[in-house]
Amino acid sequence: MTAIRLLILGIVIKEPIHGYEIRRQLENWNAEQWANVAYGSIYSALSKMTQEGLLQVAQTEQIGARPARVVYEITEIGRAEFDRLLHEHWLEYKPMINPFQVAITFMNHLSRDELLKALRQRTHFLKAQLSNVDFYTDAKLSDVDTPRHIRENIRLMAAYAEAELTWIRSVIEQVERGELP
Amino acid sequence: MTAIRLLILGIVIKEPIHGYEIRRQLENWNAEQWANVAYGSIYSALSKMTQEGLLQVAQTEQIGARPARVVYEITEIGRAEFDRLLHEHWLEYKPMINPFQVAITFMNHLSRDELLKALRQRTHFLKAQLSNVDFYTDAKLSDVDTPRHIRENIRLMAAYAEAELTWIRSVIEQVERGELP
DNA sequence: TGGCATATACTCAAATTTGTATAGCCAAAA
DNA sequence: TTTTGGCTATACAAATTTGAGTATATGCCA
Repeated sequence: MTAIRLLILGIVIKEPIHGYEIRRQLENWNAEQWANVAYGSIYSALSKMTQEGLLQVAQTEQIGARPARVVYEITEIGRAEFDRLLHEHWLEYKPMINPFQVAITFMNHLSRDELLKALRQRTHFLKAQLSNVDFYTDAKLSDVDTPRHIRENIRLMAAYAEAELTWIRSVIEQVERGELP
Repeated sequence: MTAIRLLILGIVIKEPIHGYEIRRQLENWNAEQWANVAYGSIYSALSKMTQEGLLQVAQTEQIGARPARVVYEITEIGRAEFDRLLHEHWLEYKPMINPFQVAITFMNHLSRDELLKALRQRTHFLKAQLSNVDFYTDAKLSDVDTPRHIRENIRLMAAYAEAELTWIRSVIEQVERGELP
Protein backbone atom coordinates (compact mmCIF):
# COMPACT_ATOMS: atom_id res chain seq x y z
CA MET A 1 0.00 0.00 0.00
CA THR A 2 2.81 2.35 0.67
CA ALA A 3 3.99 1.60 -2.88
CA ILE A 4 0.82 2.82 -4.58
CA ARG A 5 0.84 5.88 -2.34
CA LEU A 6 4.39 6.71 -3.25
CA LEU A 7 3.63 6.29 -6.94
CA ILE A 8 0.56 8.51 -6.78
CA LEU A 9 2.22 11.19 -4.66
CA GLY A 10 5.18 11.21 -7.03
CA ILE A 11 2.88 11.80 -9.97
CA VAL A 12 0.64 14.38 -8.31
CA ILE A 13 3.65 16.29 -7.00
CA LYS A 14 4.53 17.35 -10.53
CA GLU A 15 1.16 18.84 -11.39
CA PRO A 16 -2.51 18.65 -10.42
CA ILE A 17 -3.96 15.61 -12.08
CA HIS A 18 -7.03 13.32 -12.10
CA GLY A 19 -7.23 9.59 -11.46
CA TYR A 20 -7.51 8.38 -15.00
CA GLU A 21 -4.49 10.35 -16.07
CA ILE A 22 -2.49 8.83 -13.21
CA ARG A 23 -3.47 5.43 -14.49
CA ARG A 24 -2.22 6.32 -17.95
CA GLN A 25 1.06 7.53 -16.54
CA LEU A 26 1.51 4.24 -14.69
CA GLU A 27 0.71 2.30 -17.86
CA ASN A 28 3.25 4.39 -19.67
CA TRP A 29 5.86 3.34 -17.13
CA ASN A 30 4.84 -0.34 -17.38
CA ALA A 31 4.24 -0.20 -13.67
CA GLU A 32 2.10 -3.34 -13.81
CA GLN A 33 5.36 -5.23 -14.34
CA TRP A 34 6.84 -4.33 -10.96
CA ALA A 35 4.06 -2.89 -8.77
CA ASN A 36 0.53 -3.79 -7.74
CA VAL A 37 -1.54 -1.21 -9.55
CA ALA A 38 -5.08 -2.54 -9.80
CA TYR A 39 -6.62 0.57 -11.24
CA GLY A 40 -9.48 0.59 -8.79
CA SER A 41 -7.05 1.20 -5.99
CA ILE A 42 -5.85 4.46 -7.49
CA TYR A 43 -9.22 5.96 -6.66
CA SER A 44 -9.30 4.47 -3.16
CA ALA A 45 -5.84 5.81 -2.49
CA LEU A 46 -6.76 9.24 -3.83
CA SER A 47 -9.79 9.61 -1.56
CA LYS A 48 -8.01 8.13 1.42
CA MET A 49 -5.06 10.45 1.02
CA THR A 50 -7.38 13.43 0.53
CA GLN A 51 -9.16 12.51 3.73
CA GLU A 52 -5.79 12.37 5.48
CA GLY A 53 -4.78 15.76 4.15
CA LEU A 54 -1.99 14.59 1.85
CA LEU A 55 -3.95 15.71 -1.21
CA GLN A 56 -6.73 18.15 -1.88
CA VAL A 57 -9.27 18.53 -4.63
CA ALA A 58 -8.18 21.28 -7.00
CA GLN A 59 -11.25 21.22 -9.24
CA THR A 60 -13.86 18.94 -10.70
CA GLU A 61 -14.35 19.10 -14.43
CA GLN A 62 -17.72 18.10 -15.80
CA ILE A 63 -17.36 17.06 -19.42
CA GLY A 64 -20.70 16.26 -20.99
CA ALA A 65 -22.58 13.70 -18.93
CA ARG A 66 -19.62 11.50 -18.10
CA PRO A 67 -18.43 11.05 -14.52
CA ALA A 68 -16.78 14.30 -13.54
CA ARG A 69 -13.00 14.39 -13.49
CA VAL A 70 -11.68 15.11 -10.05
CA VAL A 71 -8.37 16.91 -10.25
CA TYR A 72 -6.14 16.50 -7.18
CA GLU A 73 -3.17 18.51 -6.05
CA ILE A 74 -0.60 17.79 -3.35
CA THR A 75 -0.45 19.58 0.01
CA GLU A 76 2.55 20.38 2.17
CA ILE A 77 1.76 17.33 4.31
CA GLY A 78 1.64 15.31 1.12
CA ARG A 79 5.06 16.55 0.06
CA ALA A 80 6.50 15.57 3.44
CA GLU A 81 4.91 12.15 3.19
CA PHE A 82 6.29 11.70 -0.32
CA ASP A 83 9.79 12.40 0.98
CA ARG A 84 9.31 10.05 3.89
CA LEU A 85 8.07 7.19 1.70
CA LEU A 86 10.75 7.80 -0.90
CA HIS A 87 13.53 7.58 1.65
CA GLU A 88 11.92 4.54 3.21
CA HIS A 89 11.89 2.81 -0.17
CA TRP A 90 15.47 3.73 -0.89
CA LEU A 91 16.97 2.92 2.48
CA GLU A 92 15.06 -0.13 3.62
CA TYR A 93 15.37 -3.48 2.00
CA LYS A 94 11.90 -4.76 1.13
CA PRO A 95 11.73 -8.19 -0.45
CA MET A 96 10.50 -8.59 -3.97
CA ILE A 97 7.46 -10.84 -4.28
CA ASN A 98 8.00 -13.40 -7.00
CA PRO A 99 5.23 -15.85 -7.92
CA PHE A 100 7.72 -17.92 -9.86
CA GLN A 101 9.55 -18.78 -6.66
CA VAL A 102 6.34 -20.24 -5.30
CA ALA A 103 6.29 -22.47 -8.37
CA ILE A 104 9.92 -23.50 -7.82
CA THR A 105 9.09 -24.56 -4.27
CA PHE A 106 6.95 -27.37 -5.66
CA MET A 107 9.18 -28.32 -8.55
CA ASN A 108 9.12 -31.90 -7.38
CA HIS A 109 5.39 -32.21 -8.04
CA LEU A 110 5.89 -31.96 -11.80
CA SER A 111 7.03 -34.84 -13.95
CA ARG A 112 10.41 -34.53 -15.59
CA ASP A 113 8.80 -33.74 -18.95
CA GLU A 114 6.37 -31.20 -17.56
CA LEU A 115 9.20 -29.52 -15.73
CA LEU A 116 11.40 -29.26 -18.81
CA LYS A 117 8.48 -27.95 -20.84
CA ALA A 118 7.73 -25.33 -18.20
CA LEU A 119 11.36 -24.25 -17.97
CA ARG A 120 11.55 -23.80 -21.75
CA GLN A 121 8.28 -21.88 -21.71
CA ARG A 122 9.73 -19.59 -19.07
CA THR A 123 12.84 -19.13 -21.22
CA HIS A 124 10.58 -17.90 -23.99
CA PHE A 125 8.89 -15.33 -21.80
CA LEU A 126 12.20 -14.04 -20.54
CA LYS A 127 13.65 -13.68 -24.03
CA ALA A 128 10.53 -11.85 -25.14
CA GLN A 129 11.06 -9.45 -22.22
CA LEU A 130 14.64 -8.88 -23.23
CA SER A 131 13.73 -8.14 -26.81
CA ASN A 132 11.41 -5.42 -25.58
CA VAL A 133 14.22 -3.73 -23.72
CA ASP A 134 15.91 -2.33 -26.82
CA PHE A 135 12.59 -1.10 -28.09
CA TYR A 136 11.81 0.69 -24.85
CA THR A 137 15.21 2.13 -24.18
CA ASP A 138 15.01 3.74 -27.63
CA ALA A 139 11.35 4.65 -27.86
CA LYS A 140 10.66 5.84 -24.35
CA LEU A 141 13.63 8.16 -24.39
CA SER A 142 12.07 10.33 -27.02
CA ASP A 143 8.82 10.51 -25.05
CA VAL A 144 8.69 13.78 -23.15
CA ASP A 145 6.55 12.39 -20.32
CA THR A 146 9.04 9.65 -19.53
CA PRO A 147 11.95 10.75 -17.36
CA ARG A 148 15.27 9.63 -18.75
CA HIS A 149 16.12 7.53 -15.69
CA ILE A 150 13.06 5.36 -16.23
CA ARG A 151 15.37 3.64 -18.66
CA GLU A 152 17.39 2.40 -15.70
CA ASN A 153 14.34 0.65 -14.41
CA ILE A 154 14.06 -1.24 -17.67
CA ARG A 155 17.76 -2.05 -17.62
CA LEU A 156 17.36 -3.54 -14.14
CA MET A 157 14.49 -5.72 -15.34
CA ALA A 158 16.70 -6.89 -18.17
CA ALA A 159 19.46 -7.74 -15.71
CA TYR A 160 17.03 -9.83 -13.64
CA ALA A 161 15.84 -11.59 -16.78
CA GLU A 162 19.39 -12.42 -17.87
CA ALA A 163 20.19 -13.75 -14.42
CA GLU A 164 17.12 -15.94 -14.44
CA LEU A 165 17.98 -17.28 -17.89
CA THR A 166 21.39 -18.38 -16.67
CA TRP A 167 19.78 -20.00 -13.66
CA ILE A 168 17.24 -21.81 -15.86
CA ARG A 169 19.97 -23.19 -18.10
CA SER A 170 21.70 -24.68 -15.10
CA VAL A 171 18.45 -26.14 -13.78
CA ILE A 172 17.62 -27.70 -17.17
CA GLU A 173 21.01 -29.35 -17.17
CA GLN A 174 20.51 -30.71 -13.68
CA VAL A 175 17.09 -32.04 -14.58
CA GLU A 176 18.48 -33.71 -17.69
CA ARG A 177 21.22 -35.31 -15.65
CA GLY A 178 18.54 -36.53 -13.24
CA GLU A 179 19.92 -34.52 -10.33
CA LEU A 180 16.69 -32.57 -9.97
CA PRO A 181 14.11 -32.62 -8.66
CA MET B 1 -3.98 -14.83 -3.05
CA THR B 2 -3.46 -17.74 -5.38
CA ALA B 3 0.15 -17.79 -4.14
CA ILE B 4 -0.72 -18.34 -0.47
CA ARG B 5 -3.26 -20.97 -1.50
CA LEU B 6 -0.70 -22.84 -3.55
CA LEU B 7 1.78 -22.73 -0.70
CA ILE B 8 -0.71 -24.00 1.85
CA LEU B 9 -2.10 -26.73 -0.42
CA GLY B 10 1.43 -27.85 -1.21
CA ILE B 11 2.20 -28.18 2.48
CA VAL B 12 -1.07 -29.82 3.51
CA ILE B 13 -0.84 -32.29 0.61
CA LYS B 14 2.11 -33.98 2.30
CA GLU B 15 0.39 -34.63 5.61
CA PRO B 16 -2.45 -33.32 7.79
CA ILE B 17 -1.20 -30.25 9.56
CA HIS B 18 -2.34 -27.25 11.62
CA GLY B 19 -1.97 -23.56 10.91
CA TYR B 20 0.92 -22.77 13.17
CA GLU B 21 2.98 -25.63 11.81
CA ILE B 22 2.34 -24.32 8.27
CA ARG B 23 3.67 -21.00 9.39
CA ARG B 24 6.82 -22.62 10.71
CA GLN B 25 7.33 -24.48 7.47
CA LEU B 26 7.05 -21.22 5.54
CA GLU B 27 9.52 -19.55 7.87
CA ASN B 28 11.85 -22.47 7.34
CA TRP B 29 11.69 -21.83 3.60
CA ASN B 30 12.28 -18.09 4.06
CA ALA B 31 9.03 -17.56 2.23
CA GLU B 32 8.74 -14.02 3.56
CA GLN B 33 11.56 -13.14 1.14
CA TRP B 34 9.58 -13.96 -2.00
CA ALA B 35 5.91 -14.31 -1.06
CA ASN B 36 3.30 -12.37 0.87
CA VAL B 37 2.79 -14.49 3.94
CA ALA B 38 1.30 -12.30 6.65
CA TYR B 39 0.69 -15.05 9.14
CA GLY B 40 -2.85 -13.98 9.81
CA SER B 41 -3.78 -14.87 6.27
CA ILE B 42 -2.82 -18.51 6.71
CA TYR B 43 -5.83 -18.91 8.97
CA SER B 44 -8.15 -17.00 6.64
CA ALA B 45 -7.01 -19.13 3.73
CA LEU B 46 -7.45 -22.33 5.72
CA SER B 47 -11.03 -21.58 6.67
CA LYS B 48 -11.89 -20.23 3.24
CA MET B 49 -10.50 -23.31 1.53
CA THR B 50 -12.28 -25.58 3.99
CA GLN B 51 -15.51 -23.81 3.25
CA GLU B 52 -14.85 -24.35 -0.46
CA GLY B 53 -14.17 -28.04 0.02
CA LEU B 54 -10.46 -27.97 -0.83
CA LEU B 55 -9.56 -28.94 2.71
CA GLN B 56 -11.34 -30.61 5.61
CA VAL B 57 -10.78 -30.66 9.34
CA ALA B 58 -9.05 -33.88 10.33
CA GLN B 59 -9.12 -33.28 14.07
CA THR B 60 -8.91 -30.62 16.71
CA GLU B 61 -6.39 -31.12 19.46
CA GLN B 62 -7.09 -29.46 22.74
CA ILE B 63 -3.87 -29.03 24.68
CA GLY B 64 -4.47 -27.64 28.11
CA ALA B 65 -6.52 -24.45 27.91
CA ARG B 66 -4.71 -22.99 24.89
CA PRO B 67 -6.53 -22.36 21.61
CA ALA B 68 -7.23 -25.78 20.14
CA ARG B 69 -5.07 -26.86 17.23
CA VAL B 70 -7.12 -27.44 14.13
CA VAL B 71 -5.51 -30.08 11.95
CA TYR B 72 -6.45 -29.88 8.27
CA GLU B 73 -6.14 -32.45 5.52
CA ILE B 74 -6.51 -32.10 1.78
CA THR B 75 -9.48 -33.40 -0.22
CA GLU B 76 -9.62 -34.69 -3.77
CA ILE B 77 -10.90 -31.30 -4.90
CA GLY B 78 -7.98 -29.74 -3.08
CA ARG B 79 -5.51 -31.98 -4.88
CA ALA B 80 -6.99 -30.99 -8.22
CA GLU B 81 -6.80 -27.31 -7.28
CA PHE B 82 -3.18 -27.72 -6.21
CA ASP B 83 -2.33 -29.18 -9.63
CA ARG B 84 -4.20 -26.41 -11.39
CA LEU B 85 -2.49 -23.65 -9.42
CA LEU B 86 0.90 -25.28 -9.76
CA HIS B 87 0.63 -25.47 -13.53
CA GLU B 88 -0.70 -21.93 -13.67
CA HIS B 89 2.35 -20.71 -11.75
CA TRP B 90 4.75 -22.66 -13.94
CA LEU B 91 3.24 -21.85 -17.30
CA GLU B 92 2.05 -18.28 -16.93
CA TYR B 93 4.37 -15.35 -16.58
CA LYS B 94 3.36 -13.33 -13.54
CA PRO B 95 5.36 -10.20 -12.85
CA MET B 96 7.45 -9.94 -9.74
CA ILE B 97 6.52 -7.04 -7.50
CA ASN B 98 9.58 -5.09 -6.54
CA PRO B 99 9.34 -2.12 -4.15
CA PHE B 100 12.84 -1.04 -5.10
CA GLN B 101 11.69 -0.32 -8.64
CA VAL B 102 9.16 2.12 -7.22
CA ALA B 103 12.08 3.87 -5.55
CA ILE B 104 14.03 3.94 -8.81
CA THR B 105 11.11 5.63 -10.54
CA PHE B 106 11.67 8.71 -8.41
CA MET B 107 15.45 8.65 -8.39
CA ASN B 108 15.47 12.25 -9.56
CA HIS B 109 13.88 13.46 -6.32
CA LEU B 110 16.98 12.61 -4.32
CA SER B 111 20.06 14.78 -4.20
CA ARG B 112 23.20 13.37 -5.74
CA ASP B 113 24.62 12.61 -2.30
CA GLU B 114 21.48 10.99 -0.95
CA LEU B 115 21.29 8.86 -4.08
CA LEU B 116 24.86 7.65 -3.79
CA LYS B 117 24.37 6.91 -0.12
CA ALA B 118 21.21 4.93 -0.84
CA LEU B 119 22.88 2.98 -3.62
CA ARG B 120 25.76 2.02 -1.35
CA GLN B 121 23.32 1.05 1.39
CA ARG B 122 21.53 -1.19 -1.08
CA THR B 123 24.86 -2.72 -2.05
CA HIS B 124 25.35 -3.67 1.57
CA PHE B 125 21.99 -5.40 1.84
CA LEU B 126 22.62 -7.34 -1.34
CA LYS B 127 26.05 -8.51 -0.22
CA ALA B 128 24.59 -9.59 3.11
CA GLN B 129 22.02 -11.62 1.18
CA LEU B 130 24.76 -13.25 -0.84
CA SER B 131 26.78 -14.19 2.20
CA ASN B 132 23.74 -16.02 3.55
CA VAL B 133 23.53 -18.13 0.44
CA ASP B 134 26.51 -20.33 1.28
CA PHE B 135 25.19 -20.79 4.76
CA TYR B 136 21.78 -21.87 3.55
CA THR B 137 22.88 -24.08 0.71
CA ASP B 138 24.95 -26.00 3.23
CA ALA B 139 22.75 -25.94 6.31
CA LYS B 140 19.36 -26.45 4.76
CA LEU B 141 20.53 -29.47 2.85
CA SER B 142 21.00 -31.47 6.00
CA ASP B 143 17.54 -30.51 7.24
CA VAL B 144 15.12 -33.33 6.52
CA ASP B 145 12.09 -31.07 6.20
CA THR B 146 13.68 -28.99 3.48
CA PRO B 147 13.42 -30.54 0.01
CA ARG B 148 16.74 -30.53 -1.80
CA HIS B 149 15.44 -28.35 -4.64
CA ILE B 150 14.67 -25.55 -2.20
CA ARG B 151 18.35 -24.84 -2.67
CA GLU B 152 17.57 -23.83 -6.23
CA ASN B 153 15.27 -21.16 -4.93
CA ILE B 154 18.11 -19.71 -2.91
CA ARG B 155 20.45 -19.89 -5.89
CA LEU B 156 17.94 -17.93 -7.96
CA MET B 157 17.76 -15.23 -5.29
CA ALA B 158 21.53 -15.04 -5.35
CA ALA B 159 21.48 -14.66 -9.12
CA TYR B 160 19.04 -11.76 -8.84
CA ALA B 161 21.20 -10.15 -6.17
CA GLU B 162 24.35 -10.45 -8.32
CA ALA B 163 22.52 -8.96 -11.27
CA GLU B 164 21.33 -6.04 -9.18
CA LEU B 165 24.82 -5.43 -7.84
CA THR B 166 26.16 -5.14 -11.38
CA TRP B 167 23.34 -2.78 -12.22
CA ILE B 168 24.02 -0.65 -9.15
CA ARG B 169 27.71 -0.35 -9.99
CA SER B 170 26.79 1.00 -13.41
CA VAL B 171 24.29 3.43 -11.93
CA ILE B 172 26.79 4.70 -9.39
CA GLU B 173 29.23 5.38 -12.20
CA GLN B 174 26.61 7.25 -14.17
CA VAL B 175 25.66 9.32 -11.15
CA GLU B 176 29.31 10.14 -10.47
CA ARG B 177 29.76 11.22 -14.07
CA GLY B 178 26.69 13.41 -13.69
CA GLU B 179 24.72 11.50 -16.32
CA LEU B 180 22.03 10.54 -13.82
CA PRO B 181 19.53 11.40 -12.68
C1' DT C 1 -25.11 9.15 -40.91
C1' DG C 2 -25.24 5.24 -38.45
C1' DG C 3 -22.92 1.71 -36.16
C1' DC C 4 -19.13 -0.34 -33.75
C1' DA C 5 -14.91 -0.54 -31.38
C1' DT C 6 -12.26 1.83 -28.25
C1' DA C 7 -11.37 5.35 -24.80
C1' DT C 8 -12.83 8.07 -20.81
C1' DA C 9 -13.85 8.21 -15.75
C1' DC C 10 -15.22 6.79 -11.63
C1' DT C 11 -18.03 3.86 -8.05
C1' DC C 12 -18.86 0.35 -4.92
C1' DA C 13 -19.90 -4.24 -2.97
C1' DA C 14 -17.39 -8.13 -2.07
C1' DA C 15 -13.17 -10.41 -1.14
C1' DT C 16 -8.81 -10.31 0.94
C1' DT C 17 -5.13 -8.86 4.01
C1' DT C 18 -3.19 -7.09 8.07
C1' DG C 19 -1.88 -6.76 12.55
C1' DT C 20 -3.14 -6.69 17.03
C1' DA C 21 -5.40 -9.05 20.77
C1' DT C 22 -5.93 -12.98 23.61
C1' DA C 23 -4.22 -16.47 26.57
C1' DG C 24 -2.06 -20.30 28.24
C1' DC C 25 2.42 -23.12 28.43
C1' DC C 26 7.32 -23.71 29.56
C1' DA C 27 12.11 -23.16 30.87
C1' DA C 28 15.50 -20.74 33.16
C1' DA C 29 17.11 -17.21 36.08
C1' DA C 30 16.92 -14.91 40.44
C1' DT D 1 9.23 -20.16 44.35
C1' DT D 2 8.26 -16.42 41.62
C1' DT D 3 9.13 -13.73 37.75
C1' DT D 4 10.25 -13.07 33.05
C1' DG D 5 10.65 -13.75 28.28
C1' DG D 6 9.57 -16.37 24.55
C1' DC D 7 6.84 -19.93 22.24
C1' DT D 8 2.36 -21.90 20.89
C1' DA D 9 -2.16 -21.08 18.52
C1' DT D 10 -5.90 -18.87 16.75
C1' DA D 11 -9.56 -15.01 16.22
C1' DC D 12 -11.30 -11.04 14.45
C1' DA D 13 -12.17 -5.99 13.57
C1' DA D 14 -10.43 -2.77 10.62
C1' DA D 15 -8.07 -1.49 6.53
C1' DT D 16 -7.11 -2.42 1.89
C1' DT D 17 -7.62 -4.38 -2.73
C1' DT D 18 -10.05 -6.06 -6.52
C1' DG D 19 -12.50 -5.99 -10.53
C1' DA D 20 -16.89 -5.92 -12.44
C1' DG D 21 -20.28 -2.46 -13.31
C1' DT D 22 -22.04 1.96 -15.14
C1' DA D 23 -22.43 5.27 -18.46
C1' DT D 24 -20.88 8.55 -21.80
C1' DA D 25 -17.77 10.22 -25.59
C1' DT D 26 -15.10 9.84 -29.70
C1' DG D 27 -13.08 8.31 -33.94
C1' DC D 28 -13.44 5.75 -37.96
C1' DC D 29 -15.23 3.25 -41.71
C1' DA D 30 -18.62 2.22 -44.94
